[in-house]
Order: sequence, then structure tokens, then C-alpha cells
Amino acid sequence: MSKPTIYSIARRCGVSAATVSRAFNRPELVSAPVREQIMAVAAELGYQPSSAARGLVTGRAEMIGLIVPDITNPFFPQLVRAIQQAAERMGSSVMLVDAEESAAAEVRHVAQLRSRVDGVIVASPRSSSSALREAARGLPCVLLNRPLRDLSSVICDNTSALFDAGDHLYKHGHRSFALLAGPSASWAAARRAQAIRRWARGRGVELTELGPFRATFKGGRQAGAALLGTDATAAFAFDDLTACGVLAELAGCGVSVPGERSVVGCDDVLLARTVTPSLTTVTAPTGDLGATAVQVLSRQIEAPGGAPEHVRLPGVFVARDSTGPRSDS
Amino acid sequence: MSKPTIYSIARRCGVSAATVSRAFNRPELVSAPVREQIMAVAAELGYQPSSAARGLVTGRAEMIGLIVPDITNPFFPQLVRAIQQAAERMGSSVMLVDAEESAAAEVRHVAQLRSRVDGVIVASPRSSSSALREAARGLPCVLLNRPLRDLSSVICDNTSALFDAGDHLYKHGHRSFALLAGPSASWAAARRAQAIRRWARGRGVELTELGPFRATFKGGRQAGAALLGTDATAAFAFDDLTACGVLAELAGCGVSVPGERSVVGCDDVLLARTVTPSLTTVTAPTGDLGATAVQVLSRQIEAPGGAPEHVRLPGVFVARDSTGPRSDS
DNA sequence: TGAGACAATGAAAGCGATTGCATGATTCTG
DNA sequence: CAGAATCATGCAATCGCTTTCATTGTCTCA
Repeated sequence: MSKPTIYSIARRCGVSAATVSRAFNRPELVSAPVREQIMAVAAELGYQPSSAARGLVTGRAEMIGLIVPDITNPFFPQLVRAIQQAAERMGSSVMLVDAEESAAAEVRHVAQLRSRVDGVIVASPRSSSSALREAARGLPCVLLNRPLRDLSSVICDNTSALFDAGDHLYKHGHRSFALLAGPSASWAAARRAQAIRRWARGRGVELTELGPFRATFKGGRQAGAALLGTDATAAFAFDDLTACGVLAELAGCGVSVPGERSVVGCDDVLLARTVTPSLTTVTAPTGDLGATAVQVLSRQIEAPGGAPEHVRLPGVFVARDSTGPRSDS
Repeated sequence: MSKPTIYSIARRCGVSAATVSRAFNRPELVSAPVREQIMAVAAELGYQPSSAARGLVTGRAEMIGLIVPDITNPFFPQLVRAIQQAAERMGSSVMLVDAEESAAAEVRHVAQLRSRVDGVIVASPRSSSSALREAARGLPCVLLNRPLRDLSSVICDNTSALFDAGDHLYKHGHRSFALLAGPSASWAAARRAQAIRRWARGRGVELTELGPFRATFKGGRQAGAALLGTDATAAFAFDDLTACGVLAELAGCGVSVPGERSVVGCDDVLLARTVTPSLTTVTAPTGDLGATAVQVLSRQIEAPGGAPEHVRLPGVFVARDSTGPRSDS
């Protein structure tokens, strides 16, 4: 027998399809005995409403798209999970798309998702503002970690946490710093760099800028190598993953951390706690970030064309073992 | 103006909707000038076919579901990426669902996905065989890392690689081993344990079994603590994540690796290379695993009810720094 | 007791695409 | 040159569901 539909159920129950539909969507409109019979038959037949048919008439896909630049960067799985949980709470599923660090892919995927989702969350987009705006035209959209005036955004602001990080290093006697810049297309990278520059200027300490490096472990190793070419005693890595690369490179060269150099990361991914030495970093409120993004998106979906919302959540500095007193060498 | 449909395009081009539809799906059936005009108008209007409408009539969602037990376990992002790439090649999108290590959630999600996808890939399922079979009834389904006679499966067989791992340790003089078992519901865990037991018996060495432990960093720390209660000089962790936990715990207790104890992981996630010491482990062919799973699934979708396929891909042992000569203490 | 009010249900019109069949215009073919 | 084959296109049914509107009883209240 073919897939059960509301009609097969209706026939078996001696009611009309409309009643079956209502039994599911507006149960209070159906008398108790009929409703129960419908439910029983539905369960027996293993009925599942066709979301295509429903979507066709309601115009809702009950699905949101999520575009991440690199799912293998450990920051994103946490985010994905948070977003998925939040989406589930509002009855939606998540379609995940990995843009594999390509700005072009981001835009392409937004276009592809258009017809299949109610809205999209684009995490840490690499694409140009105009391309992004264009791609999202008429599609509810929330940007994560990148503000754009006319699109909603939820961002993690690490500025003050990075100040704390700097102060923490300063107190440990460091006076010469390196900034290991992240991907040049990344707003987060620019923002973090800016915060660190401002802090350094405020403190009047020396800041060597290196990079940009890719936000990968390998990129981190390169950054580590570059760091060794300077006399900075403390370095700000773009994120935890690159920081881990730096640690690995330094370890490989026999440079002790935090003995000879201190390193701070950003994001506080699982990795940060597992490396040796554990990473001093800035904890991003992943759960909140995801939940907020979904909320904002769902508001955009409810009221398309509504004013864009901009939410900013602060990161929190956390000191671990990759930072310590400046060596007197 | 509202969303463009084939009708709005048809009207603007002075043709029927059928022709527009054909222009997209069977362009060879439409004369060149008409086709080009349709394409031009479609592009101008930013037309995107409604996948709900299409899905309703074709019965295809062009979407596959992917259920993973724990997206924050670094093994899975790699797999997700591989699967997504493969799916994209066959024109499908991927709906990711994180079951958060709950067997019940797995089954629940399979049921939910039913109506929205053409088939599902269930990675490393925790649920019982019968529940799984029941949930997948009539739904094309491929199991990853868990064989079940009547459902297709793609598994990574680490048996021989684990033998290699054992031999590697044996050559380094180890004679007393610990098996840090993974989740009891995990087929992979059972399978790995079995391989190790067999190897140990074959070699005639002592094997202490500990656990089960959860496949998380924390679970690994517990495993590490348990390990210290034994006199095993070498330990097989369930996977890299737990192995990292073990390393952290040992480091925390001042036990040197590989000086005092050797540890081997499994999966070869990014983490394995980034921890210190880098992890001796078994590399899983993630890319192949994902690509194969998608292929098998798409065959199941083409020919529903076809015979289940079973593919097994071997893991490869790789020695790094977490294993070394047995200490003479 | 009769007129609303109300509750439960059905009939039917879409939602936006695909697709089998019918049609009319061309082009072959012998 | 008549009839067949071919090509490009349109018509209309269909997919499974939601939802508006109409219908039929049942109550309730004056």
C-alpha cells in the first residue's frame, strides 16, 4: 500500500479530509471521539503529514538554513547545536551548509536555500556586504558575527574581554605583543584586531602585526613560525584553533609556553581546554548566540520587512595556562 | 509584488506554465528563442522554483537527513562535511540533526525526518536494532558504523589497525594493557573492544578492562583516573576525544606520556594532531565513509526495497607521540 | 416554541509545480 | 502531393494539505 494521506485516514474513519487535517492542526475544533479515532488510525497507519504539501499551502517550510564557513572549526559545532536546539523549540529544522571558507559559496548557498527555507542564519560571513545584501534580498536573514546596517545581526563582542586579556598579560610583565591576524575577509578578525590595537595604544606597548593567517590549525602553525621571528613575548591569536597551531609550532621549536611566550586565543572551544598548556582565551556565549539568532530570525520571518535588529553579546576573558609571567631572558 | 512563479513568468513571456516548467527541466523540448526569453525573464524576476510544489508532485525532496550522535565530537564535523559534499554532487541538501547522544532522540528524529527527506544516514546509532529497524521501515536508510542485517551500512573497520596499534605497543615493550571502553550502546565501541581483546589474547598479554566511559573529553578524564588505578603501561582509548581526556588527566596528575604510560586513540580527528603529545591513533577514512554512505543511500532511494548493501572500509594505524617505550620503572 | 448562537463537519478552492495527452504547424517520405 | 512523423506548445489533472464558507444539528433563552 502507498503512503498514508489524510484521505486514506479520512476514508477509514468515515470523515472528510478536512476533519483529519483539523484533528492535527486545530484539535479543539474536532469532537473528542472523532479526534481520538483519527489519531488512532493515523498512528496505526504510520501517517506523517507531507511537509511538501503543507509547505505548499502554508508557504512555510518550517526550516531554517544555516551557513557556516567551516564546520571543522570547532567553534561552529557548538553553535550549530545551539541553533538547532533553538530551532527545534520553535518547530523548525535546520539545514546546515558548510561554505568551506569560500565567500562565493556563501552567496551561492543563500540563493539555493531561498526556496527551501523560511530564513537563513549566516555565520561569520566572508562575502562582501553588497553581495550579502543582494543574496538576502527578500529572504529573512540573520548575520552572525558581522553587522550590516540593513540586515539583522547577532554578534559576539570581544572588545572588553580582549582588553582584559591584554591587562592580564600586562600585569604579568609583558610589554611587547604580537597580533596574529585572522582571515582578512572576516569581520570578527578585523574587529578583534582593532580592539587589540586600541588596547595596545592605550597601554603604550609595542604591537607587531603579523598575518593574515587562515583560521585553521595550519594557519596557526604559520603564525607561530612568524611569531618566532619577532621578539614579542605575548601573542593574540585570532581564535583558539590558530592559537593551538601556534602552541604546536612553538612546542615543535622547543619554545616553552608560557615560559618563553604567552599565547591567548579566542572563542573557548573544547580544544582550548584540552591542549597543553590549556589555552587562555575569551569565552564566546555560544548558546546565547545561537538562541538569539534564532529568535531574531523568527521575528524576521513573522514580520518580513521589519526593521533589522542588532544584538551584541559580550565574550568573557578566561585565564588558563598558556599565559604567564614574562620570562626574564 | 509577490514571489514569482512559473505563471508570472509564463504570462510575461506569452507562453503557458508548462512551457516554463519544461524550459527548466527538459530544455531540449523548448525552442531556443522561447527558452532564452524564459530564462531571461526568470533571472530578471529572481525566480526560484518552489521546492515544496516540486516535491509534492515529484515525490522527491532532494534532501537527505543526517543524524549524528554528537556534533561537538570532532569526528563528526569531518564526516558531515564529506557527506554534504557528496550529497551536493547528487543535487541534494543535507538536513543535520544532532541526537545529543540520546538513543531515543535518534529514533524520534528518524520519524520526524521521514516526511521531509528522501532518505537518512544515521551515524553511529545508539538505539537498539529493533527500534532502528522499526523507525526506518519504508525509509531509505544507511547506517554508519553499525551493521544491521536488513539495513544498509557503511562501517569503518578498525580491527586490523588496532592489531597494528597493539603490535606497535608490544614492540615498545608493553605487556600490560588497559582497555578504556566507550559507550556501551555503541557498536563501534563493542567492535573495537572486541578487536583489542582478540589481539591481547593472541599476544598473551594482560588486558584490564575499564569503563564504559562516555565519548567525551570528560569521559576521557574519568578514564584517565581509572587508568591510574591500574598498572597497565599502555591504554587503548575508545576514540581520540576520550584519549585527549586521558592525556589531560594524566598530565594533571603529573604522569608523563609516553614516558610512564602510552595512550592510543581512534579516529584521527584534528585534535589528535594538536594535543601534546600528539596522539597515536587510527585514521578513519572520513571522506570515503561519507561519500560511500551517500552513494549507497542514493541507490536505496532509486530502488526502494532493494537489497541492503554493506560496505566496510579499513582504518589505518598511525604512530605519533603518545606512545613510546615502556618505562623501566 | 421559535430564533439565534454555537459546535461539528463537509465541500471545494487553491498552493506551484510536473507531466501525459492533445493539438496544430512543419517537415519528411515515397 | 497525401499522409506520416516530428516538433513545439497548450490543456488539464494531479500531488497532499490547509482553510474559507456553507451546512446541519443541538442548545439556549425569552
